Amino acid sequence: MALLGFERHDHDSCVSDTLSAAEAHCAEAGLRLTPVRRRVLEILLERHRALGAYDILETLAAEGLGSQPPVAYRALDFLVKAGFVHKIERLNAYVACAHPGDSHAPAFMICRSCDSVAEAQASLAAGALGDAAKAAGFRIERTVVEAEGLCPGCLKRGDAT
Amino acid sequence: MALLGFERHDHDSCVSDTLSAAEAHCAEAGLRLTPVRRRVLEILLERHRALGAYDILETLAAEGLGSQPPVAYRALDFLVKAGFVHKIERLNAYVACAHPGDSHAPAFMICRSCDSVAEAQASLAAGALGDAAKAAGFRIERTVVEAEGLCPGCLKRGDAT
DNA sequence: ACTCCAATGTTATTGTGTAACATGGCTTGC
DNA sequence: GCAAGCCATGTTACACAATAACATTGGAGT
Repeated sequence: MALLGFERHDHDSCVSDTLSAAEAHCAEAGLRLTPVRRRVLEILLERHRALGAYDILETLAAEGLGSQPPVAYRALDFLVKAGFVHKIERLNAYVACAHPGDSHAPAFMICRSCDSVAEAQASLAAGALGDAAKAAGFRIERTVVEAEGLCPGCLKRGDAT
Repeated sequence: MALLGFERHDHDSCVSDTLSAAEAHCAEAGLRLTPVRRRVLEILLERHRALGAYDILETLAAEGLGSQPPVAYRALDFLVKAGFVHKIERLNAYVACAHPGDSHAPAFMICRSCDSVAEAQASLAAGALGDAAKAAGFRIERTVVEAEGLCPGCLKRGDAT
């Protein structure tokens, strides 16, 4: 039983549901969810946390699905472009999208103590930064919003207060 | 919402003023703005753009101020902690703070065509993400807010539209 | 059967960042 | 003065992150 956001949930079904949804979406959009790509997404869903490309590669290698960095990076590129996975810039790590299908301006809360990551929606461009961009004549195409701090669990335990 | 990044300004005085202010602040706070640290800040101010640690190191090395990565990284760590420099996570690069002294929740606009970076203020924690964090019981300590897109100059020239 | 193209396999390299330990120099208390 | 301790720096070596470039495979369409 792992954490979504910072709460418990039915993890088995969350994994299989998301995989099914991804398959359906790919079929519809003419994208190819190949074995490696599918397995990378599954790994991220199973572990349910931000993983480095080399962590993922380790698992792939153990399963005979590829042992060199480009294998992992190419699968991740595909999944990120398709919107199934997000990159956490602050951690140089990747995490399965928690709101697949939703329109996307993801924001993340990253616990500096246990490294758990929760995804929220933040339509940044609509707020103060959007105004600043408009004033400056800057055209926003993508946003990175990541908050670092302490998750409820670590706060409660008094970790790294 | 002051912007430095995409507009002309008196660069010489911006460099020397900021350096003086940094010196004053360090003296007051009991921090040591050593030659390497001071020079790194000066390099960032002079070039007035986001620089990788190894770019900075190259300049330092040419001046006999240190040739190994830890020299640059330690100086950058100091400057970031002191608030004189920000790291742009999306670029793995560092940029001198454009609003030294102000209370700090910096936000950045990054041009994907010319790599220029403008700094704005965005009190993120006060907005939608702050609400989400409060609801989740997450304590925000630091925020990374970076918008990627096209700056006015590149838009006007039609670069990479 | 052939061609094309997308995906994968593989080698090698570049870029980013840190661990760990040695040295030097200042300051603070004695 | 001088010893102790601390902070900054010097240096080696390495770990982690990402990509370039090229070879190979395998299916889709003709």
